[in-house]
Order: sequence, then structure tokens, then C-alpha cells
Amino acid sequence: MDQGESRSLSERIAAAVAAVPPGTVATYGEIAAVAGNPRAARQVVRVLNVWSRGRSLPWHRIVNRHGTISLPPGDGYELQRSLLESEGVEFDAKDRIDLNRYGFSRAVFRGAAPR
DNA sequence: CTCGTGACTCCCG
DNA sequence: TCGGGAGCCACGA
Repeated sequence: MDQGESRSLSERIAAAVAAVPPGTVATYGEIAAVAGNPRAARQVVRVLNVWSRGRSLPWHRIVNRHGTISLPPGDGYELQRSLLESEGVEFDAKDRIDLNRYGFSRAVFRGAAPR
């Protein structure tokens, strides 16, 4: 199963975003890395904007590296947060998401947290 | 071809 | 902990 060879980076990014399971979140950099370019984080942004217009892309599951919502308040911030909370994602007192727990790559090891 | 655009990320202080 | 500055990258006009 090939995984990204003929498709454009944008398409791979879109696929990566769509692959993020509900109740979990992924960072821009992580999506970019999965798509093939860990430095194309900004490209992820553009793809989300373009694809989310006509496609049902879970754009709300993408957050920045700090686990916080990048959208400015009044322009999607509350909407994204609301959607995430609906899926069970919790925010701490600093409005941050525990990537160690809800992070896409880390969600797999949920429960096996080292101590 | 060059230029502008971003919901980013890293480095410093 | 937080903010400012620079770097990076793909894509459309």
C-alpha cells in the first residue's frame, strides 16, 4: 500500500487530517510530518481552509504545537473548542489540551503513560 | 518566472 | 511564562 507518492502534498495533508480519529487532536507539524514534510505546517493551514470549504474535513482536530487553539477568539476559536469538547477533549485551566493524552500519535498509547 | 499569503514552529531574552 | 523576530514551505495569481 503506497502511502503518498503520486498525490500532491496538499492531498496527503487532507488525508492525514481526515485520518485523525474523533476525540483526539493533531498538531499542524504532525500532520505535515505524516504528509511528508515536517516543515510544511503552514501548508496544512492552507489545505484546511481550502478543503474545509467544500469537504467535510475535521479541521477542528488540528491545534498548534502547544496544544492550544490557533484560531483567534471571535473567529472560530469558540467553535473549535466547542466541537472538541463535544468529542470528549478536555481543556485545562490555561485553555490547553494535553497532547500527551489526546495527541493523535500519543492517543494510541493512552493508558500506557510512563511514570 | 516572481510575489504574497498564512489557524506554524523555533530561537532568544 | 510570554512576546517578538526570523525562517520555512507549497500554492495561486
